[in-house]
Amino acid sequence: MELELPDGNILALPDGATGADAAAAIGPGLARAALAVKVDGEVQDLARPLPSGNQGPPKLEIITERSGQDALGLIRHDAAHVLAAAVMELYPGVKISIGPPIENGFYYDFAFPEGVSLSEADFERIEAKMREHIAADEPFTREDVPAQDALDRFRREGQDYKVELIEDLVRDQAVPTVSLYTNNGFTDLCRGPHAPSTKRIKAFKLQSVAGAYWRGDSSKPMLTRVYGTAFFSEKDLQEYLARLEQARARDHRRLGPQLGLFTFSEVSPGAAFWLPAGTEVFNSLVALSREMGRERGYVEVKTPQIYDSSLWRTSGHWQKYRENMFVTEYEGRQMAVKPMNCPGHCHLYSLQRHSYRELPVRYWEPGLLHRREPSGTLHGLLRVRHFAQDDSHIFCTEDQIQDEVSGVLEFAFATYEVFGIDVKLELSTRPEDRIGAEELWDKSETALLQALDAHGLPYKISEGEGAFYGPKIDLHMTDSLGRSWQLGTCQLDYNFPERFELTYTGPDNAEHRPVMIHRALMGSYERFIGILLEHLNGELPPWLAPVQAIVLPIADRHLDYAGAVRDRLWAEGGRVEVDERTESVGRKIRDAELRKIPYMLVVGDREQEGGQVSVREHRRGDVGSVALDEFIGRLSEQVKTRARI
RNA sequence: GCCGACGUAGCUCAGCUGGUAGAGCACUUCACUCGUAAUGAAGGGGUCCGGGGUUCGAGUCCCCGCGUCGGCUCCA
Repeated sequence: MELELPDGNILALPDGATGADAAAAIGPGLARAALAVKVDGEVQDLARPLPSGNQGPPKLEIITERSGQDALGLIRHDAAHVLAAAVMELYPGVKISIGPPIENGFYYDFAFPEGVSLSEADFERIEAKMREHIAADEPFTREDVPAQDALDRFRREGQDYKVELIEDLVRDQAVPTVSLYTNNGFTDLCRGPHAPSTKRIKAFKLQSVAGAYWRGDSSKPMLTRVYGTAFFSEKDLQEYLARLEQARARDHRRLGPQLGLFTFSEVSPGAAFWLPAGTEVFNSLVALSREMGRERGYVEVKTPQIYDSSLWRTSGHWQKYRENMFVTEYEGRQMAVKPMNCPGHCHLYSLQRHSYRELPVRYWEPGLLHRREPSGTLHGLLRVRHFAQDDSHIFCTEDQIQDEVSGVLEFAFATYEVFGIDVKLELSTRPEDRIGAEELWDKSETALLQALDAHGLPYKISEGEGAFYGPKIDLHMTDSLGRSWQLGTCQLDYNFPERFELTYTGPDNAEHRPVMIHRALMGSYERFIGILLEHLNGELPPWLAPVQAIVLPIADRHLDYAGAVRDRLWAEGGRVEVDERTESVGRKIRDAELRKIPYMLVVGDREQEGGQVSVREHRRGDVGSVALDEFIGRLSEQVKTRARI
């Protein structure tokens, strides 16, 4: 048999040769370093025979420690097995389920016997047991057995979850055999592949325990998930842990209170208290939406917070979204606080007659919303119960859909461009629980697809993840710890116009049904600010910074001049403070740096005489003295252009 | 909502196996009047998340709530 190596050379081997044979044929060093092989893009065990290609020689790559994610995935998967082996020894009666490698490590889900629970305090003991397995250098051996044999085996052992997995494999994919991997006494149903033996795991650490529903289904039992990670060296592991630690330092939940932007209180879980500085940032973002919307034909509206249940029945929220709404009752009427602006905007549209000449109508409202989010899902500013969206609803004709969706995408990218934020696009299609006729969904999904393709942007499709009234294009971005959050959304909706019986008068003088587009770009200002803080490490550019410049007088005799500088800047629209404390300049600078204020203006005798300020930029240090007027010009230019710096 | 952990001064945290609270920073006052990341000294400040219980005695042990954190489900 022949195989093609990455350098293009052809490797000839006897038929039936294994991956290990291939590595050995290339060189003894590689044979020792080999962890697995990749054949035509598929990673497989060293011990397995190599396939002979149907058309031409298969492409072969030897996976070693240096193969990046492929290699790490192998030992992390190995580590998951070692973890399961250790837990089974330490906790008799435990049931194992699944344990895959993931982005930065691995996990394994266990069902502990009644009354037994696991906490991070138990990690030391489990890690010690894992180290024994690794030191023993246990080989991973693969066995392909008839599904029935595996079923019998796991039934006998009381491993119900494994039984269920095999039963499903047999039922859904009619597999004749399943593969089992064994290291020492531990055997697991596993697709593989694995490294040759446990010793390849050079450094590992268990990180956390968490509950996780069996098969990700909240109606199924909750298992205990243990997360961990593994690397090829202790150094890599330590570096990874240090990176995590650094990421935590830019967590918006830490930065927000530190910078005096917002804080939380038990009296209103899931709702931020915005301090003056944070309110300033918030308002700057709202102003940005307003300004950019104005340029694109959006009109601002204001709609009520609380509506009679009849409105929610019309929209379908009463049926599909009620458990997420704050409902109240007075004078015998059931009312609910709005969790979304769309019903209010539809109603507003319906209160007036519209001609096709006015369309598209683009309502915009930075509306305050309340959603009854389950307590366990709250997360700083990124998941709250009370928030404001930069929300718009566009009412247009079918002919205008394409242009409008394109316009929304353009608006979205223009918005993110201001901050230098990259987003990922995702198209979410009709969910199981939905309202509206199938052909409306067909039309909506097709329209969104066309808009995406017209832009030529890469996107991912999430089947069944759409809103209950329509499909959507979502814009995602990740936080400091790599968790993905949705920011913007663009949702096409034929249903609400139907339910609210919205119409416009066409050129034919007949009534027609408009189409509606729901869109938010920053998403919620709360979430956006959270993500932004993490993205910028709290270093807000001048146009956003709550304090753009702080004047630092050298000595008390410079207070008057410092005050004059502040007043001058203030009069020009700047947000500026004077540090009036009788502290050393070093101290004032340090405090201003910690507050991440973009500009520090040091003023002493020299500046006072020449009408100057000595400019120090955050993190860059002293950039020299300039005339106050020149500094003002520079700052206002940066504010006007919303420079990122 | 579910699983696990945690909850001590404004913030970050210490407080061993139960014996009636402590540090640093911040704050206030005084002295110093200072040239690019911490001047010094003194002082004020705590229902130890809330409610029950065990005990002669609970920040510490147990139970129940609430909140936060890490996940799961769900979501902007």
